[in-house]
Amino acid sequence: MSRRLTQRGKERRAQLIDYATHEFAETGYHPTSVSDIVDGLGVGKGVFYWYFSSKEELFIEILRTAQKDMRRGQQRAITDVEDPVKRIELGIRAGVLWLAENNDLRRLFEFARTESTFADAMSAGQAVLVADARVHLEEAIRDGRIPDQDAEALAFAILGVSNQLTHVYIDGRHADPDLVADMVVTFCRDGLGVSSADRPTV
Amino acid sequence: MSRRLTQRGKERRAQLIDYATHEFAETGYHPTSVSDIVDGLGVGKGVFYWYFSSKEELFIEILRTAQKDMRRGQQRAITDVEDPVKRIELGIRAGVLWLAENNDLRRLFEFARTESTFADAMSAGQAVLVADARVHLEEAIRDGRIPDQDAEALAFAILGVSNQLTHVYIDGRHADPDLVADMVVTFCRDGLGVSSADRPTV
DNA sequence: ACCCGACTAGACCGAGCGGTCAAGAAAGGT
DNA sequence: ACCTTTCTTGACCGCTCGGTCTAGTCGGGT
Repeated sequence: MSRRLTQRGKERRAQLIDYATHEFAETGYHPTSVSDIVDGLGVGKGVFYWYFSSKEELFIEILRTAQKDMRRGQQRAITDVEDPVKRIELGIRAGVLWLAENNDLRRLFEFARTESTFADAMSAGQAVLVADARVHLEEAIRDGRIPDQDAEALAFAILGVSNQLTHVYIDGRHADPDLVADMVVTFCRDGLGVSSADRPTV
Repeated sequence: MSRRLTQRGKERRAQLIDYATHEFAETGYHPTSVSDIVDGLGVGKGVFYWYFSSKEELFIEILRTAQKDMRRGQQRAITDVEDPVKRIELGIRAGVLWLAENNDLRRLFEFARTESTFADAMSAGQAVLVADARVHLEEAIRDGRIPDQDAEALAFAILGVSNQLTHVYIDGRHADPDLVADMVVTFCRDGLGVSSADRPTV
């Protein structure tokens, strides 16, 4: 759905996106009906279908914009940083902070991964993030700063830790995002930090 | 819903649970209707409501049984193992292997976390897993085998890595579960393994 | 002043939902 | 043989859903 929009139109569209994002995050995508959205905004149903061809299209639009925005935040955080290890750390921090500030969107990401209709759009966006991280991880490996490992797997693992700790500590317990970012960075850097004598165990 | 069930009844109930689990995982909880389930099994709708008082009750039943089963698998894997670090490793492996073998249930877990109706049941079950892991982590910390850190946060981080790598590599790419378990264990043990000279960075 | 495209209201639609129920078939106990 | 309880059928109910459509309002350009 793409129309020529006046200023008023753009605002209405943004209003719908914002309100729907919040309702989807709060109540769930399926349990939130189009009527809930338009009623909550005090507008007629026609308004919704003027701006979006379907509820599904709106949701995908939300996901795509969010993914772009998150990536932009991460890229901005690491530009002009020479050290690849530092770039990785800053990227993690920027990611966690973005998730903290956009908790509604974090929840929608989580849901979108679980339904085949949206899983493709999600994993495509996630692949971009992982590809970004991979570059810096591989540079760090080349420089001998971190051991030679599958960079893509590392990137996914980092993503997993970021999502999980953000979910539990920020969404669930309202912890300070900077502290959570510290936790994520520390775990991703050292893991459990098993003392070297134990390493050959596996 | 709790009834006196004959053998035949228990089998029917199990059949409903199995089929529903698969359909929920494949299509999603909301998009799968009760009619889909009973039609797929070739039985009347009354059968469903004989065994379950609602679609929601069935789903919660599925979640709870799955959580218990996963925990049982982990506990079995670590009994009689003295070394806490080894217990942690074996617990991680057992967890990943369980997730690999019960991919449908893994997907349902993921979904259940995203909807408030099920989030409580989910985080309760997850808390048990985390509490289990915590014990061994704290023992390892007391023994000086791993550095002094927030054991609960470590447990959540491990969970995050397990879920994410299982999702991507086993559900997404059909990788060998044992290899994925190796990846998870390695990352949780060493993280990125940043060379010690870089550590004071944070 | 007028026009035309952007926008809005809300009644309306068919479909499908979760859930109910009356009637009856099977199975088990005695 | 007979009764009781477990189990099954499928038509049915009220309701809400996503989506359509018509009639109209608004507002910037000329």
